[in-house]
Amino acid sequence: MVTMRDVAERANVSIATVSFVINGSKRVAPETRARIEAAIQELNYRRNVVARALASSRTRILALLHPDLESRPNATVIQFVMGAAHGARERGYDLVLWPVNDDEQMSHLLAGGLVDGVLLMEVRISDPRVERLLASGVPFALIGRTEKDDLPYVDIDFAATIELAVAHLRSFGHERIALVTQRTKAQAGHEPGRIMRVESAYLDAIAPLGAPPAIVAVEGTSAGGREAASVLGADFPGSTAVILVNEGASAGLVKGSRALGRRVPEDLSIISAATTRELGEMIEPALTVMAAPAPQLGRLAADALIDQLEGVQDAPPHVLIPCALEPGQSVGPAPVD
Amino acid sequence: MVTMRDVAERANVSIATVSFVINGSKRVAPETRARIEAAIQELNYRRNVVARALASSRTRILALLHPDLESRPNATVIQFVMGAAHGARERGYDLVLWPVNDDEQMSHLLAGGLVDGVLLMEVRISDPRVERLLASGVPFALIGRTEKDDLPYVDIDFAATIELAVAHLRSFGHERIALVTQRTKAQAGHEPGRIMRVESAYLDAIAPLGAPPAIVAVEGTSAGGREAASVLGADFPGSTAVILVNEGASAGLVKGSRALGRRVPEDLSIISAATTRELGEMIEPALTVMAAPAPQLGRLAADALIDQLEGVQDAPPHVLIPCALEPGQSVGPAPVD
DNA sequence: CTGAAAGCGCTTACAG
DNA sequence: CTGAAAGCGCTTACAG
Repeated sequence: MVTMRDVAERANVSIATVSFVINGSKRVAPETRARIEAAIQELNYRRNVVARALASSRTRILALLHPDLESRPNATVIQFVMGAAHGARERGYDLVLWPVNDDEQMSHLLAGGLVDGVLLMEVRISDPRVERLLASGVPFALIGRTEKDDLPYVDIDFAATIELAVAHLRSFGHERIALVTQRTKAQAGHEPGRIMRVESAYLDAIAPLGAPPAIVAVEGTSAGGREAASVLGADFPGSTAVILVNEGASAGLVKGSRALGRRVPEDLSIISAATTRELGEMIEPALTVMAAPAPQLGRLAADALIDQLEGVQDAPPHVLIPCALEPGQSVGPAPVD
Repeated sequence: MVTMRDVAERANVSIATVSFVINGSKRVAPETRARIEAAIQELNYRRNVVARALASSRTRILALLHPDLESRPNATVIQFVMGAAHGARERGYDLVLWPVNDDEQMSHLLAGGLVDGVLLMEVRISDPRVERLLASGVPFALIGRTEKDDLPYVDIDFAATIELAVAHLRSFGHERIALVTQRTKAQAGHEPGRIMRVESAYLDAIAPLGAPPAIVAVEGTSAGGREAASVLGADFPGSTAVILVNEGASAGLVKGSRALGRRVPEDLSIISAATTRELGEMIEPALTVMAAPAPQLGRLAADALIDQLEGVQDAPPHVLIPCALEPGQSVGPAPVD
């Protein structure tokens, strides 16, 4: 292994000077710099990042903290993760994956000094992991939001997304629009913030329509989707359109509706929000989706965290991006009865 | 920050002794050990992993090297990744994501000393990254295989998987079975090994049937799937069943077939291999799939690499697991004409 | 069984 | 503009 000492000897300088040119941290005479750069080239030297981390007490490693994602068929998740990994890489950081659930394990990890900062996914309205993070002093950024708005976050702009979805459906004449979200096993107050935000955005957006709200929460699976279809048929038969914010249930909702004799989109229009175009295309008929800006959000989350680490920014960054409408074949004119 | 020195002082021992009890690396008198453990508790001490890494020249970080996965709607990929992250975590290692394409960047990373070992995804038959890895001396394991069989790898057992698929279709009376794989932009000899292995397994498995082979390669998208449907109809109209090893094309193949008037499964049976049950269920009719053992393979890849790092194993581990058949509604009796 | 000390490969005040 | 030296927080022969 070639070290900084080897480079220094070959260039006839001290290791301090080598460090200065590598980091650009101090002015160095042009000839000296040239000698050092030549030596680095010739020896094919790379600085040891572990030693650098110990000496500078900065590891340039970011952790992505997430619950168990192993079993979930969630197309947007990998886009998030990869977006964050790319964003980090481009700024000279590495991203490590931390599949962590209990917070005992979490405090272990945080105190180890491995990471400079943390990205937190699947944030709950009230999230104990945020408290842990705050207590640990390790900088972090959220993908999603808690109830308090003073922490740095990036998130889907659900209000704008739902508003857009409702506007799109209204332009097709729909007035009775239902919402299908995701049921969670979390206790009250600890649900993903997403669900609460979606519901209140929905209530706001349909208020002008005068029709009563119709909200159904089911599991994020095909079975959940079928359940949603039958609950809609039984409890809200007047609804002519559905906004779905439950990626995993999308196929089941279409299949279930059809099984109950409701054609899509002739009898029931569907918009699937916060998902991917590719997933929508798999379904028959191809769903009109609102594509989650997952790759961008992942990147921006990494950026926000790194800005914070490097003291670039002043206020905690708050980034909101709405989903983009991608018309498919699942939205049609409201049926006249 | 509380250091080992703090613990040593409080327990009235040297830091060496503290190190011994933390690592279990040397026998320590019971009373001394108790004092040290108490001090650790009281101070809530956690060993600094960076310092440990520098001193021991082992970082306990593994890297997952993969091409750009950002855009791909591949349900099995995240299962792989998370499986590997879990496997690593359980053995006290961290997994970092390295989105790397050019190998200039790669040698930079390898020489930095950040990682103890590398997991390589999307392995090509002839893969320059493998040469780089070999040259760098950093231990690694493959997810997939190159042409040479002497490197440690875990992979789907495509031979067994295809054999199983053919047997399943034969039990329904099918004798003319086509194969749909994935087209790649890679130059000859640098394709993913998977494709070559699948094709030769297919040729072996259908040989006893006497029918001529029918192989179609398309892109892993809905459009690709539709293209496969029309090529099959035009070039291989006699085929009554398809084995699909192209997750992204599955929905398109079904839709395209139906659009051409071939019902699934009445006119055409389909098995989708190396995918997930959840993805199969999204499609109408629900596909009969052969589920990729992605979570296990991810875990086993991490295990194989760690075994290697810790000198546990002797021969390079070679792990092959076939996909498991999960019957859906897309396979039926061969039509009689 | 325990400790003093060297060393891992860097960074960073501090002098000059 | 450059260097000598301390220090980051551990591990690990080596003595005793």
